[in-house]
Amino acid sequence: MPELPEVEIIKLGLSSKLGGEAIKKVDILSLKSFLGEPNLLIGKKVLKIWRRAKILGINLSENLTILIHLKMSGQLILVPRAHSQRFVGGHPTEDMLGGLPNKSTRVVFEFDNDAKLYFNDQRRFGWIKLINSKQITADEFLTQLGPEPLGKSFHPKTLKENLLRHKGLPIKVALLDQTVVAGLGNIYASEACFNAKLDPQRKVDTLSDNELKRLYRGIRKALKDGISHGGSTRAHFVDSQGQKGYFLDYAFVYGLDKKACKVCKSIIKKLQLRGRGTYYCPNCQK
DNA sequence: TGCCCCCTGCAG
DNA sequence: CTGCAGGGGGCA
Repeated sequence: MPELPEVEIIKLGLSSKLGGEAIKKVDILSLKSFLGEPNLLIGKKVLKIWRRAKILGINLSENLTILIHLKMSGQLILVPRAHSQRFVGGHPTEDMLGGLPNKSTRVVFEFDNDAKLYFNDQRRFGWIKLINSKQITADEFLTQLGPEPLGKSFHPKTLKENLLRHKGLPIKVALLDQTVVAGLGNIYASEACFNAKLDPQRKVDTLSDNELKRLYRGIRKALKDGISHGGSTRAHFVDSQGQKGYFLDYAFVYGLDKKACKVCKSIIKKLQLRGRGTYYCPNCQK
């Protein structure tokens, strides 16, 4: 599911509600979804919630950190106590927040204020990992990540250097390598190429400096637009309150094959690049 | 670097 | 039934 914008949306939603709360209980409904000793979490307070690429981090008291990767179908939904109370005795068929927990619920965190955080993950690709906060710098995946595209260490020059480690690869494929840029996924990689007016099949080493600058701007625009529309909901994504995101209503190419390009009216094409669906406008993107 | 795999469900 | 889905790890 989630790429950078979706995880950012979740981070913002959880940050405003979980700060200072202590964990009272952890229920693990799917063993492979939780790595670590859950009992260590009891009584620990939420200090800070952060995001790096598509990873969500929750810093707790006593040097504990929870790392969460939602992969393709993960959700993190926070249900405040007041909410569940309001519907006590209400209609049991009511689908408020999907009737949690549901068939996809893998882990449930309960807090001192009786709020519950549900980790749902239909495909079970996602995971929650408990580590010592000091070991974050030793986490292989985190340390190898490329620059945050919305951060200040990301420049056309760094994009160029990182892309050129993949000579001969199509740009859209290279953009999915998290060591090149951190946080792009299949939706925003296609959208970034459209924004840059670049054919996703173009080899990274054929880009001029001007085209690289367009790609740099195109990446940032796609991600910012994603965040401002609450993320992309294809099938699974919901924010921390269970609400969908509407970026795909504003997308230029993703999921729009055989439709008319919003800019030039040409027909959007779909092809497979490294087995991933890739959408582009053959007229706008060269 | 490319392919298969993890898993579940839905659309065609 | 087959193919496909916001990701990425392991293997040759």
